[in-house]
Amino acid sequence: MTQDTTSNPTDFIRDIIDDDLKTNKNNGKVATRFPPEPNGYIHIGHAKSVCLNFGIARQYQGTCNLRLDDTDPAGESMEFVESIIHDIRWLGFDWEDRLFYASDYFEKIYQFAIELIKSGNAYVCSLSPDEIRELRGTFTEPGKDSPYRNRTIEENLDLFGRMRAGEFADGAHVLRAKIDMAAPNIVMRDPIIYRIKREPHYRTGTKWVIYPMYDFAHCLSDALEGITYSICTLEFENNRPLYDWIVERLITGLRPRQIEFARLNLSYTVLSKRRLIELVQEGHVKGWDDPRMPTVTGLRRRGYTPEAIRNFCAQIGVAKNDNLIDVALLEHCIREDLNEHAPRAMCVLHPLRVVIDNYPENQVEQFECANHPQNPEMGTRKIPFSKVLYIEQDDFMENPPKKYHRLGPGREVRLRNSYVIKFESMVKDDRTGNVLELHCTYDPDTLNGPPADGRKVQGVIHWVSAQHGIPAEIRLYDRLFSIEDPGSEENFVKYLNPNSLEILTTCYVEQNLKNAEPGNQYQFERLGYFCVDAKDTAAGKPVFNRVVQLRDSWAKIAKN
RNA sequence: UGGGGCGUCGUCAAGUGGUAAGACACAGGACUUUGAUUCCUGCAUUCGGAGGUUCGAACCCUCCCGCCCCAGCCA
Repeated sequence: MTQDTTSNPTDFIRDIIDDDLKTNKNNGKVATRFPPEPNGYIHIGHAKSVCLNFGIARQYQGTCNLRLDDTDPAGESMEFVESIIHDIRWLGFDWEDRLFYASDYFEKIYQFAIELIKSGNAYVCSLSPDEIRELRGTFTEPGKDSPYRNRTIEENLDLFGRMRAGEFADGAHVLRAKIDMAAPNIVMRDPIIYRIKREPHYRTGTKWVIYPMYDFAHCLSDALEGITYSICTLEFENNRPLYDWIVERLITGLRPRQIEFARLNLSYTVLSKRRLIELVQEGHVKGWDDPRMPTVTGLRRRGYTPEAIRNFCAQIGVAKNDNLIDVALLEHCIREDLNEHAPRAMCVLHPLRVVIDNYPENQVEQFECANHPQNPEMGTRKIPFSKVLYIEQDDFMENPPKKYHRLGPGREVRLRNSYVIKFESMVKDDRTGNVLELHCTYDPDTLNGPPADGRKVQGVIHWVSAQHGIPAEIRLYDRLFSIEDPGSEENFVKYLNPNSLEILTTCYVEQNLKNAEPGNQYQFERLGYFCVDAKDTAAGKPVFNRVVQLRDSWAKIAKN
């Protein structure tokens, strides 16, 4: 169904905001942020969060900042920052001048740490990583205090300053919040808030050798930016008490509130950064923008539109239930968009030569065809017809089953936008028995209507004039995995769909598509939606990616 | 089982004490020069289970069951 764009979505987060607005909690202010770490490309799960955060800002006339959460230099890079910026813009969102980096707050965050030490709420711990883990306890046993827990403020200040100055080796000391080693929530057992890490940062270079941990940096970054709603995914629910603990101690006035929602899971693909990286690095796909990837860049290259992705995000809703969204919904959303906007064209994937015996040898007719069957405003184009054509191999059967409406011995069929033709004979390969060529005759009176004698012609098939068609490479994509929830399998690579990509090199598209614009989508009638590949298309030599197939009720009938 | 969270149609998801929205999927049918689109129709006497409160419960209470998250100097 088409979304009513005048009505805003509703969900538990918006309910909270509505309540806050009623009580004027933040003086009517609504400020969100989207905080990706620049260590990978964003995917459709991020898109859900982008739509949520930017969508809320738009709906309530508030703001949404883009903040790169770059507190761990390992793996972070400008390449990822740029891709993230590009992808979010492409999705249709704007942060104006509010592009921020957690790394820009390093000095301020450091000062906050000093403040925490001074108030007796943090200490430098000199245990080894193993020892810290040891003393942390388990789910059922409380932890034990670090022997360094009661260092004096002066000593802590001195040590922390020297940590920053680079006097110690990586891992020699950490700064910890002094909370409660017996807390039932493990997050609260004196969490580490600063570590020494001699790793050059893509933005701050070697200026810092200590970096704040997520729990410390994130809430303070939110506060620094005046965020009112810090929306994140469910796995951070355990961290919320720490978020509040820090903010309560260091921030006066407006304090941001963390709200968690369930992250997106999509069937037949994986959405965790770790797994996506593995797919790329181990060469299971051809890169982050492989059209089979659920990344925004992959979806874009596949031919998905921002509208379809936004609509998908609106349809799935926002809640706290773990979910596994049927990829059929995503496919529905792109079909819905492309059905309305993509111009139609004809293309033969698996060509079968057809000679129209009663058509003059050198004649060529140009048929004026609608670019869209329901929308005349999309105009028309000319398609050449001649004696020799290509049709789809599937559209001819020597021994057709019942209900098959296409071509076969003794049968007639309508050529889309053209004449009705009748089967006359076929030429077979002597050795293999394969049908090499069909001979048909056409009925010249059927161009603009059904046969005058009332004959019923049920089938309509697509075609391309052999001498006019443009050879094209067409890539047929299918789901990347063969099981619904590969993300739940430890050895998920085992379930890759071996047929997720089929490359066809003997296809013919109508000549109008010879110089089709990279990135543009078309509906190849009766086949599906296709997108001109933006990377591998060369002048006059188009490469198409299949976005999604058309719904195919024949396929269902044929199965039975 | 120490803490946190979640259980409403195959998949999502509304519903917040007044008698189960919607979407996708699926199944029929109409129309059709795309077996597409569009259009009709059907699709939870029941809300994880069992008790209880109430005139009335998916919504309140009790107990039970199941699933997810947390023991990175990742985010």
